[in-house]
Amino acid sequence: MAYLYQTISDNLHREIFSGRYAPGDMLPSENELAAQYHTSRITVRKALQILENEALIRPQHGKGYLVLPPEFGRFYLEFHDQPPGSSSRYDEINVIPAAGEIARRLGMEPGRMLILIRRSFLFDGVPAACDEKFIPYVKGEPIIERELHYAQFPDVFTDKYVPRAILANMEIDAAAAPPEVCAVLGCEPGTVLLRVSRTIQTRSGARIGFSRRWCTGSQAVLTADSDWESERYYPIV
Amino acid sequence: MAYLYQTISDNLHREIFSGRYAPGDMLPSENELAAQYHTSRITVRKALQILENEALIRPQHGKGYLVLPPEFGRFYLEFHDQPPGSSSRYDEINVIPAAGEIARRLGMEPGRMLILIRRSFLFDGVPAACDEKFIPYVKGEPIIERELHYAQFPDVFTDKYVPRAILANMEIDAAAAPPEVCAVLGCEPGTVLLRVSRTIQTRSGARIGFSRRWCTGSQAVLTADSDWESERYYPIV
DNA sequence: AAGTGGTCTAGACCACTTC
DNA sequence: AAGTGGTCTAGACCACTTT
Repeated sequence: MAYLYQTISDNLHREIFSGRYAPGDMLPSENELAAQYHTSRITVRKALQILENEALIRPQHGKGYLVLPPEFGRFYLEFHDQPPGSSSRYDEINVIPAAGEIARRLGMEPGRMLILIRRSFLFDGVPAACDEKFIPYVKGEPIIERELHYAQFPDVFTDKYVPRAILANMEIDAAAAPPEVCAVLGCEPGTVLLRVSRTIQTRSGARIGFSRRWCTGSQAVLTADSDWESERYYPIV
Repeated sequence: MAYLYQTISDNLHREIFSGRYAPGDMLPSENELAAQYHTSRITVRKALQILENEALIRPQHGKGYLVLPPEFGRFYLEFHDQPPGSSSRYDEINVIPAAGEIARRLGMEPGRMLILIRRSFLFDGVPAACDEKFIPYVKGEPIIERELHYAQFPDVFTDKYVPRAILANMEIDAAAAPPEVCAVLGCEPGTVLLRVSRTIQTRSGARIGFSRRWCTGSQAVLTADSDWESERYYPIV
Protein backbone atom coordinates (compact mmCIF):
# COMPACT_ATOMS: atom_id res chain seq x y z
CA MET A 1 0.00 0.00 0.00
CA ALA A 2 2.82 2.39 0.81
CA TYR A 3 4.91 2.75 -2.31
CA LEU A 4 8.62 3.12 -2.00
CA TYR A 5 8.86 6.32 -4.07
CA GLN A 6 6.08 7.83 -1.96
CA THR A 7 7.89 6.93 1.25
CA ILE A 8 11.13 8.50 0.06
CA SER A 9 9.30 11.61 -1.12
CA ASP A 10 7.37 11.94 2.16
CA ASN A 11 10.52 11.54 4.22
CA LEU A 12 12.36 14.23 2.30
CA HIS A 13 9.28 16.46 2.37
CA ARG A 14 9.16 16.18 6.15
CA GLU A 15 12.88 16.87 6.46
CA ILE A 16 12.52 20.02 4.38
CA PHE A 17 9.48 21.33 6.26
CA SER A 18 11.06 20.56 9.62
CA GLY A 19 14.21 22.50 8.75
CA ARG A 20 16.51 19.45 8.61
CA TYR A 21 17.27 20.61 5.08
CA ALA A 22 17.04 24.40 4.81
CA PRO A 23 16.79 26.60 1.72
CA GLY A 24 20.22 26.67 0.09
CA ASP A 25 21.16 23.19 1.32
CA MET A 26 21.82 20.28 -0.99
CA LEU A 27 19.89 17.06 -0.68
CA PRO A 28 21.81 13.75 -0.68
CA SER A 29 22.65 12.67 -4.21
CA GLU A 30 20.49 10.24 -6.16
CA ASN A 31 23.07 7.50 -5.69
CA GLU A 32 23.25 8.08 -1.94
CA LEU A 33 19.48 7.94 -1.61
CA ALA A 34 19.32 4.83 -3.80
CA ALA A 35 21.84 3.11 -1.55
CA GLN A 36 20.11 4.33 1.60
CA TYR A 37 16.74 2.90 0.53
CA HIS A 38 18.21 -0.17 -1.21
CA THR A 39 16.53 0.75 -4.46
CA SER A 40 17.29 1.92 -7.98
CA ARG A 41 18.10 5.40 -9.12
CA ILE A 42 14.88 5.55 -11.12
CA THR A 43 12.71 5.13 -8.05
CA VAL A 44 14.69 7.82 -6.25
CA ARG A 45 14.29 10.13 -9.24
CA LYS A 46 10.53 9.62 -9.17
CA ALA A 47 10.47 10.68 -5.52
CA LEU A 48 12.59 13.76 -6.25
CA GLN A 49 10.37 14.64 -9.23
CA ILE A 50 7.43 15.01 -6.85
CA LEU A 51 9.31 17.48 -4.67
CA GLU A 52 10.45 19.36 -7.75
CA ASN A 53 6.82 19.70 -8.88
CA GLU A 54 5.95 21.16 -5.49
CA ALA A 55 8.68 23.77 -6.02
CA LEU A 56 10.58 22.53 -2.96
CA ILE A 57 13.81 21.60 -4.75
CA ARG A 58 15.57 22.31 -8.03
CA PRO A 59 18.00 19.88 -9.65
CA GLN A 60 21.32 21.38 -10.70
CA HIS A 61 23.08 19.44 -13.38
CA GLY A 62 26.38 18.07 -12.15
CA LYS A 63 25.90 19.41 -8.63
CA GLY A 64 22.86 18.04 -6.88
CA TYR A 65 19.39 18.94 -5.67
CA LEU A 66 19.08 22.43 -4.17
CA VAL A 67 16.45 23.14 -1.52
CA LEU A 68 14.53 26.27 -2.58
CA PRO A 69 13.26 29.12 -0.40
CA PRO A 70 9.47 29.55 -0.26
CA GLU A 71 7.95 31.92 -2.83
CA PHE A 72 5.70 34.44 -1.10
CA GLY A 73 5.09 36.64 -4.13
CA ARG A 74 2.75 34.14 -5.80
CA PHE A 75 -0.80 33.72 -4.58
CA TYR A 76 -3.58 31.37 -5.49
CA LEU A 77 -7.11 32.63 -5.70
CA GLU A 78 -10.44 30.84 -6.11
CA PHE A 79 -13.09 32.86 -7.87
CA HIS A 80 -16.37 31.32 -8.86
CA ASP A 81 -18.93 32.73 -11.19
CA GLN A 82 -21.47 31.91 -8.53
CA PRO A 83 -20.08 32.71 -5.06
CA PRO A 84 -20.27 29.65 -2.78
CA GLY A 85 -23.16 29.87 -0.34
CA SER A 86 -25.13 32.39 -2.37
CA SER A 87 -28.34 32.23 -4.34
CA SER A 88 -28.66 34.22 -7.52
CA ARG A 89 -31.28 36.30 -9.26
CA TYR A 90 -31.45 37.77 -12.74
CA ASP A 91 -32.06 41.51 -12.60
CA GLU A 92 -31.83 42.41 -16.27
CA ILE A 93 -31.19 40.78 -19.64
CA ASN A 94 -30.96 43.16 -22.54
CA VAL A 95 -29.34 44.00 -25.84
CA ILE A 96 -27.60 47.36 -25.74
CA PRO A 97 -25.23 49.32 -27.95
CA ALA A 98 -21.55 49.16 -26.94
CA ALA A 99 -20.17 52.38 -25.53
CA GLY A 100 -17.31 53.84 -23.52
CA GLU A 101 -15.23 51.55 -21.39
CA ILE A 102 -17.09 48.36 -22.24
CA ALA A 103 -16.57 48.88 -25.97
CA ARG A 104 -12.89 49.50 -25.32
CA ARG A 105 -12.50 46.45 -23.09
CA LEU A 106 -14.03 44.27 -25.77
CA GLY A 107 -12.24 45.98 -28.63
CA MET A 108 -15.54 46.76 -30.35
CA GLU A 109 -16.68 49.72 -32.37
CA PRO A 110 -19.13 51.84 -30.35
CA GLY A 111 -22.68 51.19 -31.46
CA ARG A 112 -22.28 47.47 -32.14
CA MET A 113 -24.77 45.48 -30.12
CA LEU A 114 -23.99 43.77 -26.83
CA ILE A 115 -25.85 41.30 -24.68
CA LEU A 116 -26.06 42.55 -21.10
CA ILE A 117 -26.83 40.10 -18.33
CA ARG A 118 -27.11 41.56 -14.85
CA ARG A 119 -27.38 39.15 -11.95
CA SER A 120 -27.21 39.64 -8.20
CA PHE A 121 -26.06 37.22 -5.53
CA LEU A 122 -27.86 36.94 -2.24
CA PHE A 123 -26.50 35.75 1.07
CA ASP A 124 -29.30 34.89 3.50
CA GLY A 125 -31.65 36.70 1.17
CA VAL A 126 -29.62 39.93 1.16
CA PRO A 127 -27.93 41.04 -2.08
CA ALA A 128 -24.17 41.38 -1.50
CA ALA A 129 -22.73 41.23 -5.00
CA CYS A 130 -23.84 42.08 -8.52
CA ASP A 131 -22.47 40.76 -11.77
CA GLU A 132 -22.64 42.49 -15.13
CA LYS A 133 -21.71 40.48 -18.20
CA PHE A 134 -21.18 41.88 -21.66
CA ILE A 135 -21.04 39.60 -24.68
CA PRO A 136 -20.90 40.78 -28.29
CA TYR A 137 -24.23 40.01 -29.92
CA VAL A 138 -24.09 37.63 -32.85
CA LYS A 139 -27.42 36.87 -34.48
CA GLY A 140 -28.61 33.33 -34.09
CA GLU A 141 -26.29 32.36 -31.24
CA PRO A 142 -28.12 30.95 -28.24
CA ILE A 143 -25.66 32.48 -25.79
CA ILE A 144 -28.30 33.77 -23.40
CA GLU A 145 -29.88 30.35 -23.16
CA ARG A 146 -26.50 28.80 -22.46
CA GLU A 147 -25.81 31.40 -19.81
CA LEU A 148 -29.13 30.72 -18.14
CA HIS A 149 -28.40 27.01 -18.03
CA TYR A 150 -24.72 26.81 -17.23
CA ALA A 151 -24.09 30.02 -15.32
CA GLN A 152 -20.28 29.60 -15.32
CA PHE A 153 -19.14 32.50 -17.43
CA PRO A 154 -16.12 31.24 -19.33
CA ASP A 155 -17.80 27.87 -19.82
CA VAL A 156 -20.44 29.54 -21.96
CA PHE A 157 -17.84 29.83 -24.71
CA THR A 158 -16.35 26.34 -24.62
CA ASP A 159 -18.79 24.95 -27.18
CA LYS A 160 -18.01 27.66 -29.67
CA TYR A 161 -14.26 27.92 -29.17
CA VAL A 162 -11.56 25.34 -28.57
CA PRO A 163 -11.79 25.10 -24.77
CA ARG A 164 -8.08 25.17 -24.00
CA ALA A 165 -7.67 28.18 -26.25
CA ILE A 166 -9.71 30.35 -23.87
CA LEU A 167 -8.16 32.44 -21.10
CA ALA A 168 -9.65 34.37 -18.23
CA ASN A 169 -7.87 37.45 -16.86
CA MET A 170 -8.94 39.41 -13.84
CA GLU A 171 -8.46 42.91 -12.51
CA ILE A 172 -9.31 43.87 -8.96
CA ASP A 173 -9.79 47.44 -7.78
CA ALA A 174 -12.17 49.74 -5.95
CA ALA A 175 -14.49 52.04 -7.89
CA ALA A 176 -17.78 53.87 -7.67
CA ALA A 177 -20.64 51.59 -8.66
CA PRO A 178 -23.05 52.76 -11.38
CA PRO A 179 -26.60 53.70 -10.35
CA GLU A 180 -28.19 50.49 -11.65
CA VAL A 181 -25.88 48.40 -9.49
CA CYS A 182 -26.43 50.57 -6.43
CA ALA A 183 -30.17 50.17 -6.90
CA VAL A 184 -29.83 46.40 -6.93
CA LEU A 185 -27.54 46.32 -3.90
CA GLY A 186 -29.46 48.94 -1.98
CA CYS A 187 -26.57 51.34 -1.44
CA GLU A 188 -26.22 55.07 -2.04
CA PRO A 189 -25.51 56.07 -5.67
CA GLY A 190 -21.79 56.50 -6.16
CA THR A 191 -20.76 54.20 -3.33
CA VAL A 192 -17.24 52.82 -3.79
CA LEU A 193 -17.23 49.03 -3.92
CA LEU A 194 -14.81 46.22 -4.60
CA ARG A 195 -14.79 45.63 -8.34
CA VAL A 196 -13.63 42.46 -10.06
CA SER A 197 -13.37 42.73 -13.84
CA ARG A 198 -12.87 39.63 -15.93
CA THR A 199 -11.92 39.49 -19.56
CA ILE A 200 -12.45 36.26 -21.47
CA GLN A 201 -10.27 35.98 -24.52
CA THR A 202 -8.77 33.49 -26.88
CA ARG A 203 -5.05 32.80 -26.83
CA SER A 204 -4.81 34.61 -30.12
CA GLY A 205 -5.93 37.77 -28.29
CA ALA A 206 -9.55 38.13 -29.42
CA ARG A 207 -11.77 39.39 -26.58
CA ILE A 208 -14.99 37.41 -26.48
CA GLY A 209 -16.53 38.44 -23.20
CA PHE A 210 -16.26 40.86 -20.31
CA SER A 211 -17.78 40.82 -16.87
CA ARG A 212 -17.74 43.03 -13.81
CA ARG A 213 -18.59 42.04 -10.29
CA TRP A 214 -19.46 44.65 -7.67
CA CYS A 215 -19.08 43.43 -4.11
CA THR A 216 -20.36 44.77 -0.84
CA GLY A 217 -20.45 43.25 2.61
CA SER A 218 -18.23 40.72 4.28
CA GLN A 219 -19.15 37.73 2.09
CA ALA A 220 -17.66 39.52 -0.84
CA VAL A 221 -14.05 39.53 0.39
CA LEU A 222 -11.63 37.75 -1.91
CA THR A 223 -9.05 35.48 -0.33
CA ALA A 224 -5.78 34.18 -1.73
CA ASP A 225 -3.05 31.92 -0.36
CA SER A 226 0.63 31.39 -0.91
CA ASP A 227 -0.09 27.66 -1.08
CA TRP A 228 -2.95 25.80 -2.74
CA GLU A 229 -3.12 23.40 0.18
CA SER A 230 -3.19 26.00 2.93
CA GLU A 231 -6.85 26.95 3.19
CA ARG A 232 -7.38 24.83 6.25
CA TYR A 233 -4.74 26.70 8.21
CA TYR A 234 -6.27 30.08 8.78
CA PRO A 235 -9.74 30.39 10.24
CA ILE A 236 -8.81 33.82 11.57
CA VAL A 237 -11.84 36.09 11.75
CA MET B 1 19.21 19.08 -28.76
CA ALA B 2 15.52 18.23 -29.08
CA TYR B 3 14.81 15.42 -26.66
CA LEU B 4 12.40 12.71 -27.63
CA TYR B 5 10.19 13.04 -24.54
CA GLN B 6 9.98 16.78 -25.12
CA THR B 7 8.97 16.27 -28.74
CA ILE B 8 6.22 13.82 -27.80
CA SER B 9 4.99 16.14 -25.05
CA ASP B 10 5.00 19.18 -27.34
CA ASN B 11 3.12 17.33 -30.07
CA LEU B 12 0.40 16.18 -27.69
CA HIS B 13 0.24 19.65 -26.14
CA ARG B 14 -0.35 21.18 -29.54
CA GLU B 15 -2.99 18.61 -30.40
CA ILE B 16 -4.85 19.38 -27.18
CA PHE B 17 -4.70 23.16 -27.60
CA SER B 18 -5.73 22.94 -31.23
CA GLY B 19 -8.79 20.87 -30.40
CA ARG B 20 -7.54 17.67 -32.08
CA TYR B 21 -8.07 16.09 -28.65
CA ALA B 22 -10.93 17.78 -26.81
CA PRO B 23 -11.84 17.63 -23.11
CA GLY B 24 -13.38 14.23 -22.45
CA ASP B 25 -11.38 12.50 -25.19
CA MET B 26 -8.84 9.77 -24.51
CA LEU B 27 -5.26 10.09 -25.67
CA PRO B 28 -3.65 7.15 -27.49
CA SER B 29 -2.39 4.55 -25.04
CA GLU B 30 1.18 4.46 -23.82
CA ASN B 31 1.89 1.43 -25.97
CA GLU B 32 0.44 3.07 -29.06
CA LEU B 33 2.54 6.19 -28.52
CA ALA B 34 5.64 4.09 -27.85
CA ALA B 35 5.12 2.25 -31.13
CA GLN B 36 4.34 5.48 -32.99
CA TYR B 37 7.58 7.13 -31.86
CA HIS B 38 9.67 3.93 -31.94
CA THR B 39 10.61 4.33 -28.30
CA SER B 40 10.08 2.75 -24.89
CA ARG B 41 7.08 3.11 -22.62
CA ILE B 42 9.21 4.94 -20.06
CA THR B 43 9.99 7.78 -22.44
CA VAL B 44 6.33 8.07 -23.37
CA ARG B 45 5.38 8.14 -19.68
CA LYS B 46 7.81 10.97 -19.09
CA ALA B 47 6.13 12.99 -21.84
CA LEU B 48 2.67 12.28 -20.42
CA GLN B 49 3.86 13.22 -16.92
CA ILE B 50 4.60 16.73 -18.17
CA LEU B 51 1.08 17.16 -19.51
CA GLU B 52 -0.33 15.77 -16.29
CA ASN B 53 1.63 18.36 -14.30
CA GLU B 54 0.12 21.09 -16.49
CA ALA B 55 -3.34 19.77 -15.58
CA LEU B 56 -4.08 18.99 -19.22
CA ILE B 57 -4.67 15.26 -18.78
CA ARG B 58 -5.43 12.78 -16.02
CA PRO B 59 -4.41 9.12 -16.17
CA GLN B 60 -7.19 6.64 -15.41
CA HIS B 61 -5.94 3.29 -14.26
CA GLY B 62 -6.96 0.55 -16.68
CA LYS B 63 -8.58 2.97 -19.12
CA GLY B 64 -6.24 5.58 -20.52
CA TYR B 65 -5.35 9.24 -20.38
CA LEU B 66 -8.35 11.59 -20.19
CA VAL B 67 -8.11 15.11 -21.61
CA LEU B 68 -9.35 17.54 -18.94
CA PRO B 69 -11.46 20.67 -19.40
CA PRO B 70 -9.80 23.99 -18.45
CA GLU B 71 -10.28 25.18 -14.87
CA PHE B 72 -11.49 28.78 -14.85
CA GLY B 73 -12.24 29.00 -11.14
CA ARG B 74 -8.55 29.09 -10.17
CA PHE B 75 -6.52 32.24 -10.60
CA TYR B 76 -2.88 33.09 -10.14
CA LEU B 77 -1.89 36.39 -8.62
CA GLU B 78 1.46 38.09 -8.23
CA PHE B 79 1.72 40.36 -5.25
CA HIS B 80 5.00 41.91 -4.26
CA ASP B 81 5.84 43.60 -1.04
CA GLN B 82 7.29 46.37 -3.16
CA PRO B 83 5.09 47.02 -6.19
CA PRO B 84 7.13 46.78 -9.41
CA GLY B 85 8.00 50.18 -10.81
CA SER B 86 7.54 52.03 -7.53
CA SER B 87 9.89 53.71 -5.13
CA SER B 88 9.22 53.53 -1.43
CA ARG B 89 9.39 55.83 1.56
CA TYR B 90 9.11 55.17 5.28
CA ASP B 91 6.42 57.33 6.84
CA GLU B 92 6.40 56.04 10.38
CA ILE B 93 8.11 53.44 12.53
CA ASN B 94 6.75 53.09 16.01
CA VAL B 95 5.92 50.82 18.90
CA ILE B 96 2.24 50.94 19.79
CA PRO B 97 -0.17 48.97 21.98
CA ALA B 98 -2.30 46.38 20.19
CA ALA B 99 -5.97 47.25 19.95
CA GLY B 100 -9.16 46.46 18.09
CA GLU B 101 -8.99 44.67 14.82
CA ILE B 102 -5.20 44.40 14.70
CA ALA B 103 -5.08 42.67 18.07
CA ARG B 104 -7.75 40.25 16.90
CA ARG B 105 -6.02 39.54 13.60
CA LEU B 106 -2.81 38.72 15.44
CA GLY B 107 -4.54 36.85 18.26
CA MET B 108 -2.92 39.12 20.84
CA GLU B 109 -4.23 40.51 24.10
CA PRO B 110 -5.03 44.22 23.73
CA GLY B 111 -2.28 46.32 25.28
CA ARG B 112 0.64 44.10 24.27
CA MET B 113 3.16 46.04 22.23
CA LEU B 114 3.35 46.03 18.46
CA ILE B 115 5.88 47.32 15.98
CA LEU B 116 4.18 49.50 13.38
CA ILE B 117 5.93 50.19 10.10
CA ARG B 118 4.14 52.47 7.70
CA ARG B 119 5.56 52.83 4.22
CA SER B 120 4.22 54.46 1.07
CA PHE B 121 4.91 53.58 -2.56
CA LEU B 122 5.38 56.25 -5.17
CA PHE B 123 4.83 56.00 -8.88
CA ASP B 124 6.51 58.85 -10.74
CA GLY B 125 6.89 60.56 -7.41
CA VAL B 126 3.18 60.35 -6.54
CA PRO B 127 2.12 58.16 -3.60
CA ALA B 128 -0.39 55.56 -4.84
CA ALA B 129 -0.27 52.91 -2.13
CA CYS B 130 0.45 52.71 1.57
CA ASP B 131 1.51 49.69 3.59
CA GLU B 132 0.99 49.20 7.30
CA LYS B 133 2.78 46.30 8.97
CA PHE B 134 2.15 45.06 12.48
CA ILE B 135 4.56 42.71 14.19
CA PRO B 136 4.37 41.63 17.84
CA TYR B 137 7.21 43.30 19.71
CA VAL B 138 9.68 40.93 21.30
CA LYS B 139 12.52 42.59 23.19
CA GLY B 140 15.93 42.13 21.67
CA GLU B 141 14.75 41.04 18.21
CA PRO B 142 16.25 43.13 15.41
CA ILE B 143 13.11 42.86 13.30
CA ILE B 144 13.01 46.51 12.33
CA GLU B 145 16.56 46.39 11.07
CA ARG B 146 15.79 43.30 9.04
CA GLU B 147 12.69 44.96 7.61
CA LEU B 148 14.67 48.02 6.62
CA HIS B 149 17.23 45.91 4.80
CA TYR B 150 15.17 43.18 3.17
CA ALA B 151 11.78 44.85 2.71
CA GLN B 152 10.03 41.62 1.68
CA PHE B 153 7.54 41.10 4.46
CA PRO B 154 7.30 37.35 4.92
CA ASP B 155 11.04 37.01 4.37
CA VAL B 156 11.66 38.98 7.53
CA PHE B 157 10.63 35.92 9.50
CA THR B 158 12.58 33.26 7.65
CA ASP B 159 15.63 33.55 9.90
CA LYS B 160 13.59 33.06 13.02
CA TYR B 161 11.19 30.39 11.82
CA VAL B 162 11.66 27.35 9.61
CA PRO B 163 11.11 29.00 6.22
CA ARG B 164 8.84 26.37 4.70
CA ALA B 165 6.70 26.42 7.83
CA ILE B 166 5.52 29.97 7.09
CA LEU B 167 2.37 30.77 5.13
CA ALA B 168 0.98 33.99 3.73
CA ASN B 169 -2.78 34.46 3.37
CA MET B 170 -4.44 37.43 1.76
CA GLU B 171 -7.82 39.12 1.90
CA ILE B 172 -8.93 41.70 -0.63
CA ASP B 173 -11.79 44.12 -0.09
CA ALA B 174 -12.72 47.79 -0.22
CA ALA B 175 -12.83 49.85 2.96
CA ALA B 176 -12.51 53.37 4.29
CA ALA B 177 -8.89 54.25 4.87
CA PRO B 178 -7.84 55.57 8.30
CA PRO B 179 -6.87 59.25 8.59
CA GLU B 180 -3.12 58.57 8.78
CA VAL B 181 -3.21 56.70 5.49
CA CYS B 182 -5.36 59.34 3.82
CA ALA B 183 -2.86 61.95 4.92
CA VAL B 184 -0.01 60.03 3.32
CA LEU B 185 -1.91 59.40 0.09
CA GLY B 186 -3.38 62.88 -0.09
CA CYS B 187 -7.03 61.85 -0.25
CA GLU B 188 -10.09 62.96 1.74
CA PRO B 189 -10.43 61.34 5.19
CA GLY B 190 -12.73 58.34 4.96
CA THR B 191 -12.12 57.68 1.25
CA VAL B 192 -12.87 54.08 0.30
CA LEU B 193 -9.81 52.36 -1.13
CA LEU B 194 -8.75 48.92 -2.25
CA ARG B 195 -7.43 47.10 0.82
CA VAL B 196 -5.15 44.07 0.76
CA SER B 197 -4.64 42.42 4.14
CA ARG B 198 -1.96 39.80 4.59
CA THR B 199 -1.55 37.48 7.53
CA ILE B 200 1.74 35.71 8.02
CA GLN B 201 1.47 32.59 10.10
CA THR B 202 3.17 29.32 10.81
CA ARG B 203 1.67 26.06 9.61
CA SER B 204 0.82 25.32 13.21
CA GLY B 205 -1.51 28.33 13.14
CA ALA B 206 0.46 30.93 15.10
CA ARG B 207 0.02 34.42 13.65
CA ILE B 208 3.36 36.18 13.49
CA GLY B 209 2.66 39.21 11.36
CA PHE B 210 -0.08 41.25 9.74
CA SER B 211 0.02 43.86 7.03
CA ARG B 212 -2.45 46.05 5.23
CA ARG B 213 -2.00 47.75 1.91
CA TRP B 214 -4.21 50.66 0.87
CA CYS B 215 -4.25 51.29 -2.85
CA THR B 216 -5.37 54.25 -4.90
CA GLY B 217 -4.90 55.06 -8.55
CA SER B 218 -4.47 52.86 -11.57
CA GLN B 219 -1.07 51.41 -10.66
CA ALA B 220 -2.66 49.80 -7.66
CA VAL B 221 -4.97 47.45 -9.58
CA LEU B 222 -4.36 43.77 -8.84
CA THR B 223 -4.34 41.38 -11.75
CA ALA B 224 -4.81 37.63 -11.80
CA ASP B 225 -4.82 35.03 -14.54
CA SER B 226 -6.30 31.62 -15.13
CA ASP B 227 -2.88 30.52 -16.36
CA TRP B 228 0.59 31.31 -15.03
CA GLU B 229 1.91 31.60 -18.55
CA SER B 230 -0.77 33.91 -19.89
CA GLU B 231 0.44 37.37 -18.88
CA ARG B 232 1.72 38.14 -22.34
CA TYR B 233 -1.70 37.65 -23.92
CA TYR B 234 -3.66 40.59 -22.67
CA PRO B 235 -2.28 44.08 -23.05
CA ILE B 236 -5.85 45.39 -23.06
CA VAL B 237 -6.01 48.88 -21.64
C1' DA C 1 39.20 11.92 -12.88
C1' DA C 2 35.30 11.40 -10.12
C1' DG C 3 30.79 12.53 -8.99
C1' DT C 4 26.47 14.55 -10.28
C1' DG C 5 22.04 14.83 -12.69
C1' DG C 6 19.65 13.96 -17.72
C1' DT C 7 18.13 10.76 -21.13
C1' DC C 8 16.88 6.31 -22.67
C1' DT C 9 16.43 1.06 -23.12
C1' DA C 10 14.21 -3.63 -22.50
C1' DG C 11 12.24 -5.90 -19.78
C1' DA C 12 9.11 -7.64 -15.38
C1' DC C 13 5.03 -7.95 -12.45
C1' DC C 14 0.86 -5.89 -10.48
C1' DA C 15 -3.89 -3.61 -10.33
C1' DC C 16 -7.64 -1.99 -12.73
C1' DT C 17 -11.18 -1.77 -16.60
C1' DT C 18 -13.55 -3.58 -20.41
C1' DC C 19 -15.43 -7.22 -23.14
C1' DA D 1 -8.73 -12.73 -21.64
C1' DA D 2 -6.88 -8.61 -23.36
C1' DG D 3 -5.61 -4.03 -22.84
C1' DT D 4 -4.52 -0.22 -19.82
C1' DG D 5 -1.81 2.46 -16.55
C1' DG D 6 1.37 1.94 -11.92
C1' DT D 7 5.56 0.41 -9.88
C1' DC D 8 10.18 -1.14 -10.11
C1' DT D 9 14.78 -3.20 -11.75
C1' DA D 10 19.63 -3.12 -13.73
C1' DG D 11 22.07 -1.18 -16.68
C1' DA D 12 24.00 2.22 -20.45
C1' DC D 13 25.74 6.59 -22.18
C1' DC D 14 25.87 11.63 -22.09
C1' DA D 15 26.56 16.49 -20.21
C1' DC D 16 27.87 19.22 -16.54
C1' DT D 17 30.52 20.61 -12.19
C1' DT D 18 34.08 20.15 -8.98
C1' DT D 19 38.67 18.75 -7.50
